[in-house]
Amino acid sequence: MDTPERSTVGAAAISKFEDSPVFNFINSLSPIQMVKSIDSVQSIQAYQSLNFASIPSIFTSPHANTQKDSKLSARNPFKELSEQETSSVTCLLNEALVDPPDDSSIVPTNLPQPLQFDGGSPNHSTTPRHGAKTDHVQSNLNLFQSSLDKRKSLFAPEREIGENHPANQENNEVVGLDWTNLMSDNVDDLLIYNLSIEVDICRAVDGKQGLGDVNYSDFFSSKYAGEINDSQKTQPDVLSAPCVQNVTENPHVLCDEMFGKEDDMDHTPEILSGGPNQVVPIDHIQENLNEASDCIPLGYKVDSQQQRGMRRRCLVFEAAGLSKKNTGNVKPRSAISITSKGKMASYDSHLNPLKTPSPRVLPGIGLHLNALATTSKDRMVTQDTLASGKQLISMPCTIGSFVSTGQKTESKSQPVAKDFVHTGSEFQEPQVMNNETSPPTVLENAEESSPKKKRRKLENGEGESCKRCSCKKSKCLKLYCECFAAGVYCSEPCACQGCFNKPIHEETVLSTRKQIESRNPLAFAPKVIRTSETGQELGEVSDKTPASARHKRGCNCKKSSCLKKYCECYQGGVGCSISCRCEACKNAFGRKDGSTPGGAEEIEHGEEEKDAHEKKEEMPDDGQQNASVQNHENHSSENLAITPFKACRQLVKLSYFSSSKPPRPSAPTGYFSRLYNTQALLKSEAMLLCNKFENHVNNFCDDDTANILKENGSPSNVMKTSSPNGKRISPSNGVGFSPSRKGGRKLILRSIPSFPSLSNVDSDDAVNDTTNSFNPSTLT
DNA sequence: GAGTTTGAAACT
DNA sequence: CAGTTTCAAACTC
Repeated sequence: MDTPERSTVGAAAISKFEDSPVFNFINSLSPIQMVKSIDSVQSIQAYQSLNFASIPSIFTSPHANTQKDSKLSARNPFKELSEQETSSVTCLLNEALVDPPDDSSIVPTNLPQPLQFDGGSPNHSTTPRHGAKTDHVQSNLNLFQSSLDKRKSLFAPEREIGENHPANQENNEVVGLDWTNLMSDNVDDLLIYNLSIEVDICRAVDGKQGLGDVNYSDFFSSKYAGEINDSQKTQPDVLSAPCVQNVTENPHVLCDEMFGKEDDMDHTPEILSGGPNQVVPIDHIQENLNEASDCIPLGYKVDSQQQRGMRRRCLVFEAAGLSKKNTGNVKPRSAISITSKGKMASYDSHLNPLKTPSPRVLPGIGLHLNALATTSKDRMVTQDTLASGKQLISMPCTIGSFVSTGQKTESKSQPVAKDFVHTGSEFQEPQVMNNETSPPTVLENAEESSPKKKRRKLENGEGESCKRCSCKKSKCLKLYCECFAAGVYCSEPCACQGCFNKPIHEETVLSTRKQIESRNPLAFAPKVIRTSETGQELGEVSDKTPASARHKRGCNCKKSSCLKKYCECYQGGVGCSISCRCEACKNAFGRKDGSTPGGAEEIEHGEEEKDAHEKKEEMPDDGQQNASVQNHENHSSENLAITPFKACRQLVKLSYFSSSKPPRPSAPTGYFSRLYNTQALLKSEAMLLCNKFENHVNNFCDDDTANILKENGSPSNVMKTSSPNGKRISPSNGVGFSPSRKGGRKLILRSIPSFPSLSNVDSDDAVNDTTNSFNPSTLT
């Protein structure tokens, strides 16, 4: 369509172009006569190409270009994209490029399209939701669609406005438009996934750290306005501005989607319409931001700006919020996260857990991830080798978490985000499931970073929760390192020295893992796997797997008599088996000679008796064994020989899982904890900035969460797992699934393809998915 | 908290 | 595969 606008836009470019010798040359070569009124598209592209090197990526989708026209004006005032900015955005752009619809028509068609995307790319947003399978999600989708329709109608005029001022578009602006368009689309996706959130967070964090221009202000709407103003003045902040816009817009969209509000329509269009005139933008933006608050559904009273920040933050903090679990504050956050994300059905699920009266309620996105990660190396390896979406997800998640924690490179985050996007809803659900299950540990972990959280942990007696490594010579690149063995990056809590198990050294870590794996395919596999069948686990299944059966390789204890943690079998809550080369085996869970009770139950009883009479060490076992007696365990936490991670154990116990404390490498716990820790770190920082908003958020979140939870149904919907605790499903391997302690600690060697059994029920779906995906790698 | 013990992991 | 060394967790004091 040749619109006047385009003609104008193209006019400048064309004029330049025509004057250029190149044009003359081309013209001479081409049999086709050039028409001055080149299609807006072509002209624009040509113009951009001349001016901007970055354009190419932008142009990948015509769609982006069109958007530029409409949105340029709005963004121009804010910023000019610097290279850094661009780079930071890269991920989004990439995603956008990938996602963008195939709009061939540039101008007219494009305009509507962007709107659609803003609405939340149906592809991304919807899928996850479906994955969630919650009524809530469906309702949201409906609302979203309605909102989209409205938006479209609104946008049409705006577009026109933007078109009217095409000439004003500057190269940078153009880029910005692309950005926004892409971003908006991408943002939805990002919002959908936790990873995406993390990425954003990371950006913010990085900015804080001085790495980037991004300011936390992005996250915090309150500061946001001020920053925008500044940004106008100073370009350095430009990035923040764009990011903010993107964020804000997206949140809006998401909110709208979620709540079906129409308000965003107004603000969004405004932003887009921003028009060539730079003047409008700031005020409009602020207004828009304020309007964004409108996005908050349910009439929650939250400052629009704050809300925006909150939304973002919520995403970021979800883990933390979850970690807080019981604390009311947490819920709101989670809710926010949900609102911000159209796709974050998983979060909804998370919220559900929050609702759950169970103490653990904390949903942790991380759980799922953790679960995946738990298989650690397998996961790591699988990621590389396996293309299964789930696997990819797991990796991305881990990466993202790590990234967020630290230096993560954007590049990493990008791939991850993409992966997630691709994986779509499938993963989300699983994540949710996992989260629900694992929440407790996750929370603890997440909290670790923040003093508050620590306090809670301490209060809960979970302080120790997940341990960190303290490697000195291994560089955390050997199985000696629990973190590494668990497939988790080392984080602050770690006391390691010369650690290479960090996102920065991702390549090294991966390569090392591969090496180790090549040497021993099961090196990263859980040492002990519980018989799956989580639901049943409780006593029923116990009989199935003799205690001795589960240990992968068998211990080689000589002096510990398999009565101490030194013994992997004992630590894993599994009886020694024939494969064990232990001497004087006295494994309470089952002796090598089989003298001990084959059934876990028996073992438990026997252990209990022993415990009464025997060493402290055994005591812990008893505690573990007696699922019912959680308290006992807590008291005897010191004794807990099996799981290094008290918190994990507690959770497990609560959940049903028996003790099977994760073997040292217990990937699940460690992994989760770390993820959360990283998130927690981010959260903690953000928290400081965001405290003022918390109240608002809380209000909002509480209601939202409550509503959402109601809608979604109890966490059970997601987790289904009978256990309120939601067993953190451990990783794909199903290690985490261990049958409840009650069930006996049936532990299965990780090496064994336990997964099949995992078909646990409730959590099953999610879990199964994850497990299935991983199986190949892990089983190998 | 420092030192010892222990057994897995790594190495040869 | 076996033996030795290295390592970090577990444990003790």
